[in-house]
Amino acid sequence: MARSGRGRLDPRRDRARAAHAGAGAGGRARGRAGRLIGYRARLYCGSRFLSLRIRMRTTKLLLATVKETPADAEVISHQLMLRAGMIRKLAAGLYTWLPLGLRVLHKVERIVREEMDRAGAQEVLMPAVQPAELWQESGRWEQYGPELLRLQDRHQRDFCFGPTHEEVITDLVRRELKSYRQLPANFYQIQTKFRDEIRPRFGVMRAREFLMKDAYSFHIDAASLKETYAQMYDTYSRIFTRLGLQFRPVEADTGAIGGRASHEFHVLADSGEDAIALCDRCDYAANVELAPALPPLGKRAAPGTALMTVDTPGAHSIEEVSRHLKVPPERTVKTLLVRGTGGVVALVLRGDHELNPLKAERLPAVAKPLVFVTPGEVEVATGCEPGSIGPVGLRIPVIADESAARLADFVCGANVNGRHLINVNWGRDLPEPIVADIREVVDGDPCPSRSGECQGKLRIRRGIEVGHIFQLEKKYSEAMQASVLDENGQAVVMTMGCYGIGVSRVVAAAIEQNHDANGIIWPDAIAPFTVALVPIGYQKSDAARTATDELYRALIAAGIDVLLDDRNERPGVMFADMDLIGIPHRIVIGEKGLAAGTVEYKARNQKQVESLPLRAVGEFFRTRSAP
RNA sequence: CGGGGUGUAGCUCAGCCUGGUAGAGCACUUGCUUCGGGAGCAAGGGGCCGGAGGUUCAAAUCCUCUCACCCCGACCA
Repeated sequence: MARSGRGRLDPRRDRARAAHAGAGAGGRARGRAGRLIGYRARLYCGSRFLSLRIRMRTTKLLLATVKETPADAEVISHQLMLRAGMIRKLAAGLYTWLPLGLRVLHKVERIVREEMDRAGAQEVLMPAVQPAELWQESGRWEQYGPELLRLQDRHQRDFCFGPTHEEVITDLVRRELKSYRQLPANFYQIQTKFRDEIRPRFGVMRAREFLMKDAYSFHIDAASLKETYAQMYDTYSRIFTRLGLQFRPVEADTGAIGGRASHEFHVLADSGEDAIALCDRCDYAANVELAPALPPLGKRAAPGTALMTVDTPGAHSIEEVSRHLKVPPERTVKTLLVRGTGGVVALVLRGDHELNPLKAERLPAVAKPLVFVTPGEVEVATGCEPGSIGPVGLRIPVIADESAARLADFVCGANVNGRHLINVNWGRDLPEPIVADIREVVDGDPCPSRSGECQGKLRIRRGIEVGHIFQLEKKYSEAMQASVLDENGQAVVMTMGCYGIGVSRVVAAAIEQNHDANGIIWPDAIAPFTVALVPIGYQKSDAARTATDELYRALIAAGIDVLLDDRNERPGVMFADMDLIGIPHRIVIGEKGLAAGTVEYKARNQKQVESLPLRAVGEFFRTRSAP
């Protein structure tokens, strides 16, 4: 659950309002259908189910389901999107959205639009192809690297296919906005982006072409930016709550986009590509890239036995050395050599810890970006090969992580091939190192919020990044000279924020979080259809067909997105398909039940089946609380 | 970019090692039976074996080149 107050996010408030506003919505559906489902059903305009007024018969729909799992799909969402007939691959990282998938995409878009509009943002649509000049102006033409798809037109002029739109919006705004009175302003678009990923994978989760909502806000000062940033934080929480996803906002690095404060919104899923650190007691949450590791408590133990050199033939990795010497990894130390601002630098970590490259890059002595030195350079700096390096006797700067600096009587490489040192002690056998936090936090580390006052422990979980908000400040507006006049008639460079949501990725993330052995289980809000009508013997039984058709019309009139399976298929086939494509509510109409005036209801996320009087179906959907 | 792998029917794959003119299951078409959880039987349609070149009497199969796709790799120290 998001940090924001639950009351304001409660979708039921909207529902009540919509019910009032929707009077007369189903006016045309009077008569038999109206009677069948009850007149009051017309008042229900489907806000809870977010109707796009979709109705469909399976015989008219490209229901491209397949039984076998495609060979090259690794993650479950990719497999199910292919099997359910939502997408098809055209080329690496490029996908066609089939009718069923597109409906889901549109429902996500609609929720995003509603919430962005509600927050006062204005929708625009910028070109996907952008001139190189703008990117040269911001300096990103050189910085961006091969992820930027560059093109030339017939006049050999340079363009790129936009991976993001800071330059274009900043250019627009500097031309159109003249006065502080026009600020703050927030513009967004929902548009196709292209990033030439090294390795596209996981279907639309990490595709090259993808659909993104991106928004850019402009301000007269930092205080105004903070206000809009906080508003976007709440808006994103509302959006992901309405989408029916389990998510967490986490503190994040700003990466290539630049700027200062930043939060990512992660959908929690084991298949997520990012590791996030969550406190088990307070609301602290951060990308592990960013989470600080607190220094260990207590003081370093006094040195024990004297330093000794031991043979460790063939033992290179921490695991091998630890097994060979029968010393736990947390009593060993690993030494990593990286490029520094003035020659090679040694980074020392406890054997059981991993380097956090972002933290290392932030040290003044370390070159940015972080680069590991070649084996040849290792030889020059230490006289040995990788696998036997240690901090003792090095004539280069030694930077130790807080935990490594706290060790006494530890094990490290001897800078001689096939040998390690035991009982090593800082200050006795080698100088005290420069100490810094350069490691990745691990499960069980103390929570760093308010310097550990909360006494909680960090848990490492996987997440799928579906949203990211940044306070860009003046990175682009300064480079591109986007300014307005303030109240004194002075030109002031605008302060900016930017806010992204991976719309197509949200679809995949929702499946990662909501599926079972039979297929997808859509949250109501983004299901391609809300209700599946499955008649038994639609082609043969007049009674079944008549009742089904009436119910179909009645549900449509009530504003519910309904899919009627009118295929001449065996029931098992229809059940399997409706389960696979994840329709959240299923009504089966059969002669047996009809004789008693009932139909059968099953929720996709429940096991049990219930019998409903045919006449009560409308009432049922109106009053049932969302699963 | 480096390493590995795979391209044969719409899909999943066998055949390739050991050359002799292409197969299975699913899907599709037709008929009969079946009909509440991916039916059975029967009869059919569909592939110039990713592309180009070579070896050979003969190439899906052997050789060379090429294209596409997939997996692993930028944290051994």
